[in-house]
Amino acid sequence: MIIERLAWLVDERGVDPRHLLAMTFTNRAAGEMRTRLSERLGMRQVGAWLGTFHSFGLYVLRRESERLGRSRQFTVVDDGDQLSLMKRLVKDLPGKCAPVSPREALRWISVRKQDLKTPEEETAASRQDETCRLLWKQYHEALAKSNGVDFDDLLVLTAQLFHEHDEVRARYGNRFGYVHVDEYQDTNRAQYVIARELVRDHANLFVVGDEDQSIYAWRGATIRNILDFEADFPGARIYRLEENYRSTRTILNVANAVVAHNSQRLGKTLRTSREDTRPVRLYEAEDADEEARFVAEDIAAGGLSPRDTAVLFRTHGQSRLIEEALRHKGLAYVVIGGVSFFGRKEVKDLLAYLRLVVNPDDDQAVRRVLNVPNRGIGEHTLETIDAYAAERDCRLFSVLRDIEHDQTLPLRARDGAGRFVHIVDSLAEKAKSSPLATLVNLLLDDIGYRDYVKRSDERDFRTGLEIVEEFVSACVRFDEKKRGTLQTFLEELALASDADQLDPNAPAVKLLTCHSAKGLEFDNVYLIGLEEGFLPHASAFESESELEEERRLCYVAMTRARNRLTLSLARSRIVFGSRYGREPSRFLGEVPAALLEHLRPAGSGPKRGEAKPSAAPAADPARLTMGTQVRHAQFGPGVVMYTKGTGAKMRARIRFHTGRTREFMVSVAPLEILERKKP
DNA sequence: GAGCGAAACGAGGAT
DNA sequence: CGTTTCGCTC
Repeated sequence: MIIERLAWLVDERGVDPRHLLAMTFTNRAAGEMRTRLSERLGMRQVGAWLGTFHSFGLYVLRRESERLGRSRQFTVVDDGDQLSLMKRLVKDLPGKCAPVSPREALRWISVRKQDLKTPEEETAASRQDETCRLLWKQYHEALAKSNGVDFDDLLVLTAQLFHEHDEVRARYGNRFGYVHVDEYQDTNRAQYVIARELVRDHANLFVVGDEDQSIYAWRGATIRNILDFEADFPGARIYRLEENYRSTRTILNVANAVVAHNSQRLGKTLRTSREDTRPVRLYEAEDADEEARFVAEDIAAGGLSPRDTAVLFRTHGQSRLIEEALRHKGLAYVVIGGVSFFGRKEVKDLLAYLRLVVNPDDDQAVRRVLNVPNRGIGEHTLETIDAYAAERDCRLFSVLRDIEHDQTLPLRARDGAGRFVHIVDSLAEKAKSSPLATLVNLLLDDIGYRDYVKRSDERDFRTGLEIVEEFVSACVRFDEKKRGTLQTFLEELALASDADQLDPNAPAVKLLTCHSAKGLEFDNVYLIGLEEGFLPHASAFESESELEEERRLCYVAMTRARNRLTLSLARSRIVFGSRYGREPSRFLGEVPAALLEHLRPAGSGPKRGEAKPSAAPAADPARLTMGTQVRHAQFGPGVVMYTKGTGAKMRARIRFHTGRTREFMVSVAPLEILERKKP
């Protein structure tokens, strides 16, 4: 839709493409937009600014960095560094503070930042909130000192900049006379403010969104932006698009039936002219292995092209069994997201070195690789260095620089620090003239990283080495294609999203979460794990609004299918090492039975009677208390150490006679209460 | 300070 | 079940 509008503006209205701005959710979507626009306009599209909100923020912040009191060399911290920074802050918290987990604190802060709150104005409702508020200030301070920004800052600082410097806002507003936003239902307040400030002088704002596809409220997105659009921008014209060109009628009917159960919606019913009499299929598997086997066999037997097939799931963990089953069938597949390349230690280490080259103030990077590979600088020495830095109010790297003559430190630590500083310095010197790949190879040799990887992971060092080599080839590709700077390279990686990796034409089955499937479409879609606990996810059970978001997620997943949609669920699966029974998703009950074709496991009849652990009756939670003797179908006899929670959600930790302990969900675990002591 | 094995703890989604 | 942290020994 935005493409049509952009092309129309250039073609019919003669607008200079340099005045066009379109902000998308992922780089992949922006890239697709670029391709389609050049199909329409050829070279005339050059100059239009197409990208994500985050990359737009970065673009503005780089150009205006002096106004932010940050040097141009600031780096975007990754979530791992964010977490380790927060861990340190939590550990150093004064004793009187209420305990919070680093993850909780980061999330608490992120939600508020995206809402453009500040720690000063935040009113603390509880002692935990008070702690989080303190952590927020400290976190903010630490980031500023190490010349770093986090993801949220890319939006928040941009919004603040526009808000506080009217001439800056006017300059960008003037440059971009036509502003477009895709996936408007998933924008947060910071993104809303950026768009609003940009169009304040000309009101040329064009947004596309679907309230039923709002699936990122948990990340700070607010549906308010779409519901209040007319009030926010008086005189706005609304175009309702209820014709769907993607999915067949049966698929739409099923998806519509589910989302119609939401109360918080304006309501619409999608129409299509794509008739198809084939119903949506539902496969009810005995267990998760069988579900995976069904998917793989169905893909193999169905004659459906793997390249047009996607398997969607609620959580990354569900992909493993599917991968196994596909491999077993000899089917090619690609997994989008999950524990990816960038999550690997090797990649993080190398990136930390490269970030230091750009920004030596990056303390998180120093902490990560100062002793990688081992240089004799352990915890104790690091603490000393840390103390120096705090005392002189400077960064770790500058302490390392003049630590050589400090007699209070062990010789090997001084020596190691000296080598570390030298490596980074000489890399920085080389970075001025050498291509990225040369630089990285130099780094690998300087620190003996390949040997280090071999040593630290002897069992299958090849995987670690493979990651290193893959990283090097990524650098070579970057050199060949972009010829950009090291800083550009780091930025691209920082802003890359899982969905960007997807090559829709790869001759392989695509495995991805419902969330990362947003904005994509496939001929054949398998939506697996339609069970209570997955879809809706267990963490949404308590909240009506979260349940509705789960329902929208289900709707999004189903409507990714063009021609064929297959649903599946498992009646039991292994979680945390023990087998649990599973219930079909409540969303399935919301679909009229006539729309679904039930598939039964082939030859499941006789096997049904087979005893399986999940068939054991669950123990009555009320009778389980501390000291109760129980028997677990898998682990044998044991005694209840303690219980927590009540009713269906009660959990009990049990110490088995082997001495091991383990926690179970009482309502589903195959536990038997031993009334009498055994003779 | 490093290296090893044992225990503890933890999985929701992601730009 | 898989990964991180702990705690002990050298």
